[in-house]
Amino acid sequence: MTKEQTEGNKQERVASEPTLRRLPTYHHYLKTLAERGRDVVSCTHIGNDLRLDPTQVRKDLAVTGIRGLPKVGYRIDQLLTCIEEFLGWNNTTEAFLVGTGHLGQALLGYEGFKRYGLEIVAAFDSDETKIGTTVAAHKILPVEKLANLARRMKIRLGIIAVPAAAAQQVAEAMAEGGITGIWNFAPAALSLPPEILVQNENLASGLAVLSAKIGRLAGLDIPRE
Amino acid sequence: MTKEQTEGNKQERVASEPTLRRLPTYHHYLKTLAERGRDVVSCTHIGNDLRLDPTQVRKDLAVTGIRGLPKVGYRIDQLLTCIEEFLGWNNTTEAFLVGTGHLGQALLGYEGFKRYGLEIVAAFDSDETKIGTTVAAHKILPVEKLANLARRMKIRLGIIAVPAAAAQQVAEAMAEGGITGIWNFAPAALSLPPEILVQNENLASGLAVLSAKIGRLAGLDIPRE
DNA sequence: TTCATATCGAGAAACATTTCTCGTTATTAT
DNA sequence: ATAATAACGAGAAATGTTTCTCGATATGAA
Repeated sequence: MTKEQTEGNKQERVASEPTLRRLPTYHHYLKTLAERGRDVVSCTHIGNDLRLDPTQVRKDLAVTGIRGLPKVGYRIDQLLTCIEEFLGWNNTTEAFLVGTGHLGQALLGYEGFKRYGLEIVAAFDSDETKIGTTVAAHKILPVEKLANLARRMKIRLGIIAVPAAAAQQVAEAMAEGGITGIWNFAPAALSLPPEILVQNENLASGLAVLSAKIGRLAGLDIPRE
Repeated sequence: MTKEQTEGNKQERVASEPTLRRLPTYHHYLKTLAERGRDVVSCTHIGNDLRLDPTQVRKDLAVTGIRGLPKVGYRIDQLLTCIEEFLGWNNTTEAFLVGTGHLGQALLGYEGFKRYGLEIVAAFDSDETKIGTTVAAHKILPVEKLANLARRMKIRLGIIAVPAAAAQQVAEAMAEGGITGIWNFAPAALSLPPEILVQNENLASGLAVLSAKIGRLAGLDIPRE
């Protein structure tokens, strides 16, 4: 349908992935500034606090369509709104979560998601002893019902928090249910039709970066020979 | 000497952050191949399964010092060892964890860390009702004891899994205890001396990337103001 | 043995991201 | 009112990452 749409004065640009990853950091930082009663902030200031280059901050924020004032900076409330709109946090996306182990429960219990426009509306598990119990006000349903329910409820987003071995099967059930985006916390490569978007969230990735940096910097305990 | 580097036969190169983030993915993938009895694998094959460019896979793996065989590929066991050595996963790093909420418990219960060379040796909390209780075989200690204990046990790595508001205070205690690397799961910008390495793990970052991609691709439910 | 081919390794080219530079503009002080 | 200045915006330059190209080499088939 119509893709090109002049949305008034707001220039919606495409953001690179590094920029997208930084936007939530700015958002949280700006929230704390707002709570302290601050009204405006400059890129220089943000850059100082977040240890980022001021120009980079400026370019990052520019993708949201915000306009700043020379010598002053940006209005914090405006900036927050722009980031939220740009990331789609102002309108809620409903999601299904599968896997109610430690991580799944942590995700279910994370109230913060609502502020990020994400609402987990149902939780699933394959463990019979868990089905029917309640975690963080969510009744656990059998994973067999996922595909059907997703279709009926027009759910677009699925969250996978099961062990790696079970991930592929769950992903396929999600695909069958018409889910178009998957947030995958299992350390497994999902093989799915290309039209389904997969965002892998691998704890080990962050750990690898940290290990390498520590190892390089401090000589952690690199074995000789 | 024409070259100033003579570090033995294994060429330890520097890896870019994107490469570092992909290495654990390769590692897990190779593990599953090994379990299925496979012996060798080529970059082309890996690239197909992981939806990555074969050349990129080759360059990524090259940083670990592995050498492949034309027409054959790499020996999987060798490759696994190289990745593990490169990331320092073959020797254990001891870490302290602070915050035993949902996320903290998920991290404490995650057995996989041991395979990644990470061992959480103590868990801390500020909640008096939690102190003294046991989570995943870890006795919860009062956070006041962290700095002292870290110094006595020569702990270098700290994991922060507390609410954003408490993160700065915890980070400072870690710095006081001589910890040199912090894995921060709180959505907060820590202000610390520059010699302390901080790896921020922000759930919202992954969500932001996913939201943007879904929004752009499928027109999730873009508001018309 | 010799040929065809899949794959590696390394350097070049293309592309993406970050950092720099400079002209413009709103505020504050004189 | 005017000058000095802090900060924005946009384009250029520098840097980093990915993709392409090509020569070399091990394996399997003729």
